[in-house]
Amino acid sequence: MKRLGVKERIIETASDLFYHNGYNQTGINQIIAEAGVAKASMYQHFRSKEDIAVAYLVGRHTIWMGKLFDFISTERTSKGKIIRCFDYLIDWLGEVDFRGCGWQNIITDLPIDHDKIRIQAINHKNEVRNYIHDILKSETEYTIEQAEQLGDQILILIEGAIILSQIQKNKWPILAAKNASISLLK
Amino acid sequence: MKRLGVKERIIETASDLFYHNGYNQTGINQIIAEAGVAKASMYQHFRSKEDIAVAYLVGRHTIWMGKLFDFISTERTSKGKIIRCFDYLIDWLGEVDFRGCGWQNIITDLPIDHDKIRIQAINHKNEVRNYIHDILKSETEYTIEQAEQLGDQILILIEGAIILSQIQKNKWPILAAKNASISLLK
Amino acid sequence: MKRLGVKERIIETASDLFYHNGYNQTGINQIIAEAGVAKASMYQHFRSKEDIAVAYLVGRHTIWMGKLFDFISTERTSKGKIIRCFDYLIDWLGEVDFRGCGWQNIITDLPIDHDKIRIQAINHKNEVRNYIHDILKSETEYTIEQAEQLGDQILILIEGAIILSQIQKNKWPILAAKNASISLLK
Amino acid sequence: MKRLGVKERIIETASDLFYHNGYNQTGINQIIAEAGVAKASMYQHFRSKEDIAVAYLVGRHTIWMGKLFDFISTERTSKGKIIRCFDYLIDWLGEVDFRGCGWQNIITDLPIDHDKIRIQAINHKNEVRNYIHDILKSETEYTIEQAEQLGDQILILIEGAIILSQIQKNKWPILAAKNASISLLK
DNA sequence: CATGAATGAGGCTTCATTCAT
DNA sequence: CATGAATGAAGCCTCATTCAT
Repeated sequence: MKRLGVKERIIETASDLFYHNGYNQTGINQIIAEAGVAKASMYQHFRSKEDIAVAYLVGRHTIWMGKLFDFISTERTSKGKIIRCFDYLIDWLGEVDFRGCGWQNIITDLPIDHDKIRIQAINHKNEVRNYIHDILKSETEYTIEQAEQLGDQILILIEGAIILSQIQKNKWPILAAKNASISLLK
Repeated sequence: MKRLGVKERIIETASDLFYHNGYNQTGINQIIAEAGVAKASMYQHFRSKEDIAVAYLVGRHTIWMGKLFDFISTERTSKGKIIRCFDYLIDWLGEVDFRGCGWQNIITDLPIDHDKIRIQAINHKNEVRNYIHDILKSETEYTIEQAEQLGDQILILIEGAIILSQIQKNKWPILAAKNASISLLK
Repeated sequence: MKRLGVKERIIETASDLFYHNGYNQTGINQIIAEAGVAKASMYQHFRSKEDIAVAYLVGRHTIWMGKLFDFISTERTSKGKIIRCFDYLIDWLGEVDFRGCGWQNIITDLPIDHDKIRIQAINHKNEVRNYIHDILKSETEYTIEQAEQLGDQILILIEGAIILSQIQKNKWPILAAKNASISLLK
Repeated sequence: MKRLGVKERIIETASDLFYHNGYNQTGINQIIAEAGVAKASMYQHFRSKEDIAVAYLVGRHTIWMGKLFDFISTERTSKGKIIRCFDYLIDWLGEVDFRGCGWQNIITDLPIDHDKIRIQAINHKNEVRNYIHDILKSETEYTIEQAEQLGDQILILIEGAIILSQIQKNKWPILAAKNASISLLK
């Protein structure tokens, strides 16, 4: 890990800690200790802990979207892609012991003034939403309006499956959400 | 508020703060200050901050379930009751400025050893799940298995609607979830 | 020193350090170390470092005014009392190695928002001013207006003598001020 | 400002910040940021923050003395020049919102080992003292000794007027000092 | 001669909890 | 059953300075 630059080491370490232990449970001291960086070096690259979280979320967004894209690209049809999203959830969340969604997790118990983080969550969810809309819009069977309405419903199933599987530490919510999406797609 | 006993004052104050500001954002000092209680008096009634949170969640569960029950009791049919659940979400979440679910919010960024709180979340969601299952089981149209599968899907829509409306600070996810549930109920 | 209560120990220690080393040069850690107090104990009694400084200045005011009063009480006449003020300065400042005035010293290099401290300085100087005015007003030779004008001139000589003796680490400015006041009093 | 050399830009920026915000309140980072200079470039020209302060004080001395000389040169007589010094104070201190004397301000709350700065203050005050002495010595009415004694008294009135007007944020101390000097000059 | 990254030490403040009364 | 004082650990952040390039 020492091969990476300081900034990269901070982001990697913080990302790991923020996601798996939580934003409030992760202290600056722990980040710099595990990253092997001096405190002031860290503040050379990031103005505040919040800014590190923003970098974490930005990086996570790219990776997460990329993995989803790759995962569902095995399917040809729109409906197939949508349904495969839930297989992605099973795959991903199983690996992380159902730790849930990084954006959901960070915005639920946040200091009042941490708006930059909140904006990241809004943006991320909007991009996922648009991504799902786009998949369904390419299906000629649906009008644009139908595609958007259906897409919103799928998005909610995804969100619900993530949070409920996190609470229950079990994949059944994801399977139920998959079944629901199959029904909704007819 | 001075009419209430010490324990009740603590729970009321903490419940308000935990829900609206977050568990990590709420300090012991703030609770005792707003409750008008001495610190050691508080520790007489509660072994730890976590225990206060448990009392908060236990109380919230009773109130929340009661309100839901009252709200949907205007409907006669099972399907009507289920769909009216989403009207309840609109009503409730609109009032609290889309502050989300107390149990979702508290388990996402919690010290590793706070298992009593985690158990509360699991229990609450299980009771909501059973409640929905029971409503659908009373519908002769469905087999027990169908009722349970459908109920799980409804639960996930509820969870997804809550968390997404919290992120977006908007009721559209609840409306979308309502539409999805209408489709799923045929 | 252990016989004193925590709050008194903090004030005593901080007063010594603030006066002799300066407000900015004195850290919270040094105060609690020398006072033998835990950091959080200190913050039980004082909301902030600034508040400790306020307590320091309030206490210092009482002591300083008292010493001045005692010192000049050997004189009967108004003029005698005024002139003896400068003997007080020589006595006091000689003892503290010409460390200057606690209020002058603290307001010259203060964080922008430390207004409580600034107010202490203003109040202290006003009380000294009124004290000198009162002494001269009891002199029948002067009208009230004359007493006030003359008092202001004396006050300025005091202030100038303090700061200049601090810079020069020498008592000559105090002696010069004393001579000036003799001339002004006719 | 980009026309100036690096060293000049640093001194100009630091001078402004040191005087108006205070030495301790001004950080190295703020100086280089506002001067548009790299950190190590700054340390190329100045060994330490203290050295920058020395350069600031040296430059300020020349400017300050020059302005005073110009201001009082409208007067022909020694006494007239001395009294006009206080008009200078009113003019200057009114413009800087009664921010006081750069040398007084910097020596009151200084790290123990910052002797180079202390020496600057001593030197500056000595030069002002000599300047005033010289003005009064050119007055044939006084013996050399009288001129020096009177000059010291004037200097103290100046110092007291500066610091007291800084605390009170008002020009009345300067006016009182002017009146005192008029009396002392007979 | 100029640069941005890196640093150790320390800044002030708050945490949940326990203790003596 | 109630209280305020006391605590160790940790919180996030900034300081003036040095180093490798």
